[in-house]
Amino acid sequence: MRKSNALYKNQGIHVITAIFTVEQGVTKVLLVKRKNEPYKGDWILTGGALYNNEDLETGALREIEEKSGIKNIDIEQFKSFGRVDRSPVMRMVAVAYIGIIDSSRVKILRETTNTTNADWFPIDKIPGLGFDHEEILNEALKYLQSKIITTDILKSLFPNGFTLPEIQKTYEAILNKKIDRRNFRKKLLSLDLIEDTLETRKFEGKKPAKLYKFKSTIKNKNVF
Amino acid sequence: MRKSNALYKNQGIHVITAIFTVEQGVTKVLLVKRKNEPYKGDWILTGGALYNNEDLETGALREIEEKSGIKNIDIEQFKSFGRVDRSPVMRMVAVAYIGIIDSSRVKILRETTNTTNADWFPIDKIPGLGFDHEEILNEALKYLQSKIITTDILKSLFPNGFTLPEIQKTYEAILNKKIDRRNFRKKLLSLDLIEDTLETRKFEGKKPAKLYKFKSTIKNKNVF
DNA sequence: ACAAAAGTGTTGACTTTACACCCATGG
DNA sequence: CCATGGGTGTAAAGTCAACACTTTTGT
Repeated sequence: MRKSNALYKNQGIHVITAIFTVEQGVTKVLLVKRKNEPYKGDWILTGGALYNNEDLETGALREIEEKSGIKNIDIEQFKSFGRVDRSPVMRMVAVAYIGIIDSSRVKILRETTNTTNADWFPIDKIPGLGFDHEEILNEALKYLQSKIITTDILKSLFPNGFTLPEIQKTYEAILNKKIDRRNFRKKLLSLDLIEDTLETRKFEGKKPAKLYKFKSTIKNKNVF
Repeated sequence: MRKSNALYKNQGIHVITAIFTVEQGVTKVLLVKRKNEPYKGDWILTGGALYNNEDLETGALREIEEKSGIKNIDIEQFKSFGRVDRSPVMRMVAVAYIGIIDSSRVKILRETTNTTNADWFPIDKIPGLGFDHEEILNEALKYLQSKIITTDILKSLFPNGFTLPEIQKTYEAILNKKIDRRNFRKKLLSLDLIEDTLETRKFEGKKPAKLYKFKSTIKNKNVF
């Protein structure tokens, strides 16, 4: 039977999530510091080994909570990673997810059973990461950038709505480029993703800005 | 250690590929018939268990060759599947790929060590599939449709070039819709993906059509 | 009253869509 | 000579990119 075959023995699955946030126009990702070998003392993305009794997404969410205390976030699978030597301990394939949350609304656990620290790192100031997590993080960012234009993936960054200047700054942070204000507004409003609340909120100006929120329904597009 | 923990024991990785072709305007996928339990006698996509000494893509290619005889094709990872009960034998997570080839240029093995048959099935006439392969196939088709417009993913369908009427029929088969001939040509030519050879070839008409081929370089696009 | 950000419209360039006629070849 | 699919152009609508001035508020 299979278990006796060395070709298949001792395989496992990692579920890894790159959790992003944007603070004052700076895109950051949550990293945790490993307490144990391998890669003891290195920073890595939240994640760990999948249990037999849980689906992939369930496992990813459990790992996020175990390593950071963050519960119940929306995550989206984007790619799997399986280089033979990506883990030095045994053969592990990683199924990777991204999540995006408002960091000011969660309290992260600094220390847990398997980690000695946790923090938000600006994406242009990432330390060397354990395992293949630098590669995973790079792909995660690319995926995030490709999705923010036409989806409501930023929804959970703004649980209490957002003003247009505010969300534009977020777009600019994630895409790492400036966008014309008038064109940005026209585009975002035309996508049918967001709607006006009747409230206003102050952001950077003295004049209060209109408050918007993402609609509950999603819409996709085709080319032909 | 890990191996003694029932939460992690006996996990494995499937590498599964949905191989598509288009024959006379009909999109088809390669299925193989299982020789053994579980799902003995059921049709499934090509694939199987990943070895410890191979990367994901290598394993997917080996499985394709073992189950169909097809060698060295281009494949692209699109999603992973990990429902707890997706395999009745042990906990398996599937990393899924798509491939697309010209079926007339390969000879598929009907019977192998683990399969009793292999054949191309039109995508609207798929029998019930073993494991979660119906779900994987559905996602594979969606992925393929999302990619053909702006990439050269069809390249390997036309190793000897193609005429515009010919490739348009392929687009229509995969997207399952009619496209205006003049607009299709303008768009495809404008994408800078294909180039004129100086030859012609007959397709459906009596008048020979110009022969094109995909360029070797790829180009992608952004929104903002 | 002024500083600072919020809010708004128009024009030209480009892209997309819809649509009809001539061309080359085989029979 | 005619039937069949191959090949082409144009106009109208829509989208995208560039650009400057007015409004609201706090101080």
